[in-house]
Amino acid sequence: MLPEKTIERLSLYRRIVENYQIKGEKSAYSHEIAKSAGVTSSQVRRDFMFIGTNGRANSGYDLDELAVNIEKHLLSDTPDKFCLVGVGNLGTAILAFFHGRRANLIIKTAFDKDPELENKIVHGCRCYSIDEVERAIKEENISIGIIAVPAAEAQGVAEVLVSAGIRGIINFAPVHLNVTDGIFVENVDLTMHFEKVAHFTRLVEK
Amino acid sequence: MLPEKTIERLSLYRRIVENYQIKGEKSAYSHEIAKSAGVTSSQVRRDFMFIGTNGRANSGYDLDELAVNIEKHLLSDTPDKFCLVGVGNLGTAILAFFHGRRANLIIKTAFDKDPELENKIVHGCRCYSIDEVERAIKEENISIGIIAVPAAEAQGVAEVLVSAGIRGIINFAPVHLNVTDGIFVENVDLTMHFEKVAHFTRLVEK
DNA sequence: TAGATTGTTAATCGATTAACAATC
DNA sequence: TAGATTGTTAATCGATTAACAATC
Repeated sequence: MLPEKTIERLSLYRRIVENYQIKGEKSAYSHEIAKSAGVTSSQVRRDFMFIGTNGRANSGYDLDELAVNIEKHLLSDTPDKFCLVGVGNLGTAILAFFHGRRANLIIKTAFDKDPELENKIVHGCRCYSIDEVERAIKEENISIGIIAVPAAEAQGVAEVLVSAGIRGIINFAPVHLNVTDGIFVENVDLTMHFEKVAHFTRLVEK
Repeated sequence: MLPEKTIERLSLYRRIVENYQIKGEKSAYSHEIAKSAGVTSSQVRRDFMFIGTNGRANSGYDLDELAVNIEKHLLSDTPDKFCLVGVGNLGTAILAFFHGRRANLIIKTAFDKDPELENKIVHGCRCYSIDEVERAIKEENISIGIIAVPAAEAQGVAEVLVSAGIRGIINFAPVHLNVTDGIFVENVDLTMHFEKVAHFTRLVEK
């Protein structure tokens, strides 16, 4: 099992490799990729060692081989199915952002408590009542839930998702979720990021 | 200067403290806060030590004092001014998310290359042509830029912002930005988060 | 007092980087 | 060959946690 940080970098390397390929390049040196990724070349070489890609001294790493190995470690052969809970401003933006963007990253089902939205299709995604979570997740074999509801409702939504059989959660609500072991939770706390950048920008200015 | 991780936790503690206060509590133990934050109580005590808040054995930490000290270390007295570049789906959602949410987190100015948007007000934020970045940033004393443009344009936008005098950047484009030292860059890579949760959810399922 | 919690240090843990022989 | 890059280990660095005397 690769460390979380390595997986995060693989996601970045993958896009860097794609860009080199688009430019028609066949290979790249660790220090070139390192500069694009904002990490050290030692880091890049170590990461590539982990995923089993060998370079050659003075020739660098074969981009096709890199692309294949990164995909193998990062992504699944079969698409990952996501559902979204909370079709507000943020939820809608998430749907728009991912609609058609990645073949193996599909958000096909959304839930909201607003009855107006029921059966509407938002950016390619059909909306259901929150009461249908259990049925839809089982029927459509969804493994990951996206939580984009207000903070106060997030824990309740997480519990509903988990009891419906979800195994992974992306939580956009600015609260820590208490879920049972074995559920992977990834937090994306926008307010925190904004406060963090505000804080460090002020320090830099001094 | 507090470490980045500590600042991230302060943002979370702050909301936890607010919730306790809303419930009418006057004090809280480190292990209670730790549970809400998803960290250890050692961590909480150490963080509180850093910000200079002392608790009392068997009484815990005074919430009012905590709130004051967290604010003091995390936030500024004067509001931080942000501008947004890229008023697409994601940019619009960011505006909606922060509109009126936090007193010292203000996005008042946005830029887009679409002339249709010029002078329109989106969620309380006025849109300008991208050519006006320099003028607006200096005139309105904006210190932080939010980049919500496609990956291919992000580096160029970053350079324009930096030369206009910005000191901090939140980058939503899935690329590493090369900027001069002294500019704080916070990356929020949604695709990476989605790939990461997909990856680890599959591992958990095995 | 007895029991629980705090403040703080030292130990642990894990991730990153420096270094260099091997290789091209 | 000379010079540059890779593969990999050991050293470094930094953050987290365990531990426990002091305190309430």
